[in-house]
Amino acid sequence: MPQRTDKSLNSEPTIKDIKQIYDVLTDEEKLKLENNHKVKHFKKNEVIYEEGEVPDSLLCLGSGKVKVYKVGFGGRDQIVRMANPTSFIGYRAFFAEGPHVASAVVIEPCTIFYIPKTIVFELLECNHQFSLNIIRSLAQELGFSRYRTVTLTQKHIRGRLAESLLVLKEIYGFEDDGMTLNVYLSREDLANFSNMTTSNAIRTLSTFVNEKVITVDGRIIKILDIETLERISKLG
Amino acid sequence: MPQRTDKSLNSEPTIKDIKQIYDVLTDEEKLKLENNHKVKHFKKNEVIYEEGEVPDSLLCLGSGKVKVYKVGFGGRDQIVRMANPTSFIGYRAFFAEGPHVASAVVIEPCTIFYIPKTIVFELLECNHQFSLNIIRSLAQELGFSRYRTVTLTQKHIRGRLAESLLVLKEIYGFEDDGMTLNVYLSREDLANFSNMTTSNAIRTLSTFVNEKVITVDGRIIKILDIETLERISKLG
DNA sequence: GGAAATATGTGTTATAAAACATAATCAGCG
DNA sequence: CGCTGATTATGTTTTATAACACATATTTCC
Repeated sequence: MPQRTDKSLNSEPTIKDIKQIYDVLTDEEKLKLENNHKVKHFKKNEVIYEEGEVPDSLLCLGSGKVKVYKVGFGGRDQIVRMANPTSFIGYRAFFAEGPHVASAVVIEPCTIFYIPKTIVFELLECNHQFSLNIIRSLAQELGFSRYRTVTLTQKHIRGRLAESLLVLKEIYGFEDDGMTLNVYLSREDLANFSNMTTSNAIRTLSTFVNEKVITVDGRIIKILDIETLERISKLG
Repeated sequence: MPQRTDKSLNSEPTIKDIKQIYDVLTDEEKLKLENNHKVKHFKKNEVIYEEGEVPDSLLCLGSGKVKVYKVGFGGRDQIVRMANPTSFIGYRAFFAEGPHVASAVVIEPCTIFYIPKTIVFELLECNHQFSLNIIRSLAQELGFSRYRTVTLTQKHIRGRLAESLLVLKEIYGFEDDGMTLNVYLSREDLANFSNMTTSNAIRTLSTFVNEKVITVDGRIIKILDIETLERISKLG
């Protein structure tokens, strides 16, 4: 496997890198935040939180990659979100003030900032811009979730997998070569993200390779022909 | 068809009935809201907004029933939300500050309050509790949306339809008899809410009738055996 | 370094649900 | 009032995809 170049890993992130919160704070609020948060590191496959747990902190992903999934009925999991730095993690449950309804597991080593509930609500109370950022975040994610509900229920396997690859490209982007997806998922994760069995993810990936739309080398996926991939995604 | 008793229709609602906003305002803010909103009435099947439109007001459903749906790929629509009084309508796009990604159509005659964007943002800025209500609303709806993504993709037809009936019961409740669903949908809407073809909605509804779980008289659905319905919903 | 576990790959079969076809019933309306 | 279009209903065929089975890599870790 080649070197996984990820700028966010080159230097250790700090709470100041969480722009959507740090940048809107006053100097006084910044100080409060800096003095009142914890930093935790997670290794690959570690569990960040599990379905049912009640969050008492707001989590921000400083670096690394995280999958958020719900355990399904037929044993198959559904990945409902792939998180990238710098974004909030598990914040839906935090702000709904209820338990997590999904679990979060590390895909690539993570640095996560924990901001205690009391601090978050103090900041929300005095900083109106922070509230607006949270509102916008949730509204956008709800839009995405509804979009996915429709595509995952209505598109055919090829369309679903093509769309997932494009979504991953949107979230994590390409390597420096401009074609290698900057995320390395197992076939099973890819299947769970696309609402299909692992077998069908493998099979469909192979047909995409035969059609010269992508290349696959282990978990390294290169998108050769993004227009065709978009067409496959659109047509179903 | 029997009388559709709906308390919210008995007396004309006012902006004061939108508790999640009115009740958290100061007297001064209340006055501002009362002087700066419009009231519109919609008849059955009227379009409230369509996919692509950019909202310039926050809409609150004072009375009536609304379906929110996305146009799918194979021509089939997916109903992503059934709205009841008193809740916000189309507020996801409003707060994401982008276009609507779904359309809203009247199921039962509606009274809708329009609060202009400037007023909403003025209230958000000075009233922290209002922000929190919006945040909580969006967070809860995102939770529901993700839950539905999993159930609509993984449950079998029977499970999906059973769940939809239970969800409708949660949203609109029963008539006074404690068993008649207080919402009257076409088989097509029921199908579009449950991610299945109209034929299959009709067929499955019939099997539920045969199994004495429900009765059906036109669009009037009575739930006879809610425990069995819940079991069907859970098992797939 | 080798055994065990895990992940990937491929062919075959079974099946849930869509697609199609065709009535029957109901609602609106000139 | 009877025509027209929408809605509801039901049987048959087709198909996409899950389920199963099994082979082969690849990683893990003792």
